Amino acid sequence: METYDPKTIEAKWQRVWADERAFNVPNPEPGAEPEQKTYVLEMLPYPSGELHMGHVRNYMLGDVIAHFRRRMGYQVLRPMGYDAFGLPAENAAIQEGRHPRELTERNIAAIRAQMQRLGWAIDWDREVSTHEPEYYRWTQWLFLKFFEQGLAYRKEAPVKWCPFDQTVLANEQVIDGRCERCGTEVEAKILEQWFFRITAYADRLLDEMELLEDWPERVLTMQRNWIGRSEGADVLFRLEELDLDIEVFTTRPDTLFGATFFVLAPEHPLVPKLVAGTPQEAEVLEYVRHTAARSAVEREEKEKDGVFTGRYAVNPVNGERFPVWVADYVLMEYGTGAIMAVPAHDERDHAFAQRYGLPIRPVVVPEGGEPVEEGAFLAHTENEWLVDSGEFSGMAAPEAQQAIVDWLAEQGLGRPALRYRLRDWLLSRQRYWGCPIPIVYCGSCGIVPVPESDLPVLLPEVEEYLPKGRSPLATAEDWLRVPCPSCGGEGRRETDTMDTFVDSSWYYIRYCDPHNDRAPFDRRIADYWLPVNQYIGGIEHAILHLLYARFFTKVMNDIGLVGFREPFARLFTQGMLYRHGAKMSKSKGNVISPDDYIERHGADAVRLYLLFMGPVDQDAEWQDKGFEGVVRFLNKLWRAVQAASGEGTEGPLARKAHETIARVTDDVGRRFVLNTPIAAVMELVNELARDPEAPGARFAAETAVSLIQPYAPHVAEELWSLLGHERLWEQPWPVADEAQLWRETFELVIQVNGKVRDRVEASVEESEEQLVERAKASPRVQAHLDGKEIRQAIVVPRKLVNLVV
RNA sequence: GCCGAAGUGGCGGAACUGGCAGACGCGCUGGACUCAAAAUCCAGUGGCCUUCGGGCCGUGUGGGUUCGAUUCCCACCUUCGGCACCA
Repeated sequence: METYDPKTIEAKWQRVWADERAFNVPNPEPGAEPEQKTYVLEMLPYPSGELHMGHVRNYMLGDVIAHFRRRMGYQVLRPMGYDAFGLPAENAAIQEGRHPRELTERNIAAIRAQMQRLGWAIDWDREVSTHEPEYYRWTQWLFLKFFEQGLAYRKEAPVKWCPFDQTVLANEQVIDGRCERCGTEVEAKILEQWFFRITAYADRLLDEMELLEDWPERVLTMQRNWIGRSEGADVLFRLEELDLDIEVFTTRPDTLFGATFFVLAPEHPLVPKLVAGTPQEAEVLEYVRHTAARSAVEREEKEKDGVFTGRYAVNPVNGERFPVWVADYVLMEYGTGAIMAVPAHDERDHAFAQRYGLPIRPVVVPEGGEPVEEGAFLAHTENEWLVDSGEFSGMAAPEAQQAIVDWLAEQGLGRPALRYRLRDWLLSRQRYWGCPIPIVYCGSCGIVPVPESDLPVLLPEVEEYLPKGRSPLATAEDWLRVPCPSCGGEGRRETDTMDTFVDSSWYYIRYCDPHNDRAPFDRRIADYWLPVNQYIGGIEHAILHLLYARFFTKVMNDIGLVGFREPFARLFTQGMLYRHGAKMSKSKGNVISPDDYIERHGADAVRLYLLFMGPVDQDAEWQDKGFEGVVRFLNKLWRAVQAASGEGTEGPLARKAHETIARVTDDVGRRFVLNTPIAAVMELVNELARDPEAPGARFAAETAVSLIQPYAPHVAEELWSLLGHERLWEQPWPVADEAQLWRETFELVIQVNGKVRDRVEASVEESEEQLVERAKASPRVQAHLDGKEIRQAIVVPRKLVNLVV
C-alpha cells in the first residue's frame, strides 16, 4: 500500500476534472422546466489580495452543497467571478506604484490558481470580472435604463465625504461617522452627485421579504432597521405673523395636546426668513453658523442646546400659541426638519425643556395609574389613555391616535404619513478605478445619456490616478471632450465613476449568460436559473450588497428584464474566522494563507478542517492542533479503505454504513449542517479500521468514500478508483436501505423519577405493559424503588420507561 | 436605550420534534511497538465522594411548567452583532 500523497493525487484529479469539464453546466434548451436545476452561489471575491482562510471556508460551503446536489440529480450552476473595481484595489495599487488594472489582474490570476488548487467544482466557462469592458458595458447599460426610469438622478445634496479616500460615500458606507474602508471621520459637503432612487422601493424592500424562502432573521432585522419605516402623521403648524404653515412629522399624534414648544433644525430653509427683523436675529444666525462648524459626532455628544427665535406657532388641535426654537438636536435629514416638542413624552424634548425651563405637560398616562407628577417624563407603555386632551380625553391611546389624525385630515391640517430612515443611494465616486458613468454634459442640452450603441464608455488611461478630490478621469482631456450625442455641440463626459456596489448588484444574472454581447443576459436563461437557490456570504454584507442587489432585481423586474422579484431565495451567512482570539485581519497580522497548509497537507485536509471546526454559520477559531486531527483522519481513511476486505452487504458494519448515509444525507440536505457529517463518517471509518475483514467492510469503505466526496473530493476519487470504480463525482448520492436501518432490539432506558437507573436490551415488539414489567424486574431499579408504591409509569415507545414513585 | 444571536468538560463542539448530557475531534494520562523518537495501535479522561457495588452534583444565575428540561416559560447576568438625537 502506498502512503497517502495528497499532492500527487490532487493534481491528478484536478487535471481530470478540467479535461472532462466535469463541473460545467449547459444552459437549458428553450422551454426547459426548472425543477431539476439549482443555482448555488457564493459572493464573488474582491481581488485586492489573495484568498485567506475565511474566503476558503465560505467557498467550501458552496462546494459541498454543489457536489451534493449534483449527485442528487440536479443540474447545478456554480459560477465564479471577481468584483474587480474599487477602492482597496486602487489604494493597494497606489501603494505599490502600479496601475490598478495590473495589480487587479495579477490578484485575479493568483485567486484563480488558489481556487483550482483547492479543487472547487466551478463552471470556469462562466467566469466574469466586473472591470472588463464586456461586463461593465452592461453595468453602464443598466445605469441608462435606471436613468430613463427616473431612478438615476443627479442632485446637489449634503453628502458624506471621506477626506482620506478623497471621495464621497454612500450612507451605508459610513459606520459610526467614519469611513467604512479606512476609518477616517467623514465630513459633510454639499455636492452635486448621482443617486439611485432606492427610497422609491423602500416599501417593497420591506414587504417583499415575504417572497424569500429562507433568510437569517438577523439579516432581515438589520435590513428592516436600515430602511426604518415609521408610521405617523404629518401635521401643519401655523406661524401667524408670517402667514405660513410648517409641516412636522410625528409618530405620536396622540400626544399633540402635550406639545409645549416647537423646534426647527438649524439648516431649515425657513430659519432666516423667520428671524428676519426680530431682536433674536443675530443670535439665531450665530447659532446656525456655529452648528455648521460642528461635526456630527460633536453635535450628538454635547448637551442639547438651542435658541429662541422670537416667533410663535399655533397648535392645530387647541389653538394654543407656543414658542419656536432652533436647536441642533433636530436633524434636517429626517422627517421635515421641524418637530413639535412634547417634553412629557419624548426624552430629548424633556431634556431640552428642563434646561430652558419650558413647560412639561403629560397628556398620555397609564390607565388607572398613579397621579402624574408635575414635569415628569412618561415613557410609552401599553394600556395608556389620554388626559387633558379636549374632546379626546379619556380615549385609549391607539384609538385617540387614529381619531386625532382623522380630525386633522378633515380640517385639512394633517394626514397619515410614512417616513423612512433609508436615503437614496449615492453612487458617484471621485476615483479612477471604477465603471465610468455614461453621461455627457452639454451646454445647451444639459445632462445627456450616452447612446446605447456607443457603450461601453471605456475607462481611459490616465497618467495620474491618485485621488485628489475630483475624479482623475477629469485629467484625460482627449477622452473628456466629446460631441453632445443630442445636438452635436461641445460636450464633456461625466468624470465620476460608479460605486463598486453597482457592479456587484447584478453579476449573479450575468453568470447565466456571460458571453452575451447583445444584451446583459437573455431573459429566458435568467428566468430559468434564478432566483439563486442558495446564496452564501459573509454577514458584513447584510445591508450593503444584499439590499442593493434586491433593489436592482426589483427595478429589472419592473422594466421587464427579468421575471423574478427577489434575487436570492435562500441566504446563508457564514461566521467569521478567528485566530488567537481575534478576528482574522491583515492589520492584526493573524491572517493565515491557505497556501502553506495546502502545500504541506493537501487541499482536502484544509477543506475538511474548515468545515469540521464548527457550525459554518458561527464564528470559529483556527487551531493548528485541530487541523492535525483531520490530517490524521485522512491518513486513517486512506489505510482503512484499502485494507477493507470483508465482502457482503449485511452485518453490523453494513448497518453502520446505512445509518451513516441517513445521517449525512439529512444533515447536508435538510439541516444544512456541515460539521456533523464529518463526525459521522469518522465514526464509520473508526469501526471499519477496527476490523477491516468483517463482513460488509468493503461496502462500509465504499460508503465512507462516497459520503466524504463533497468534502474531500480528491482523496475520495482516488480511493474510489482503487476500489475498482470510476467517476465518483457523477455517481448518484447513496440511499440508506430502510430494511437495514430497522432494528429488532433496542436499548431500553429505565428511569426512576426521571433519573436513569438501568439500561436493558428489549425487543421492539414488546408491549408497553411488558416493558414496564421488565423495568420493574431490574435489580438496580428495585434498589431505587425501595418497596415504594409505583404511582405512574411513563412509556416512550422504543426509548424508555420512567417509573414514578 | 431599542432589536437580534449566543452562553454545555482543559479546548473546538454534539445532543434535530421535551426523553440516556458531553457524539466526533483536540489536549492530557497510562500502556503496546521502538535502542530511542516520530508515526500507529490499545485503554482511560465532566466534578466530588466511594466499602469499587455504586452514590451525589452538573449545560451562565434564580425561579416555574412537566413523570422527565441543554431543549419550553418568567426574571436576571455576561458576551457578541446591528441600529440609535429618526421626532
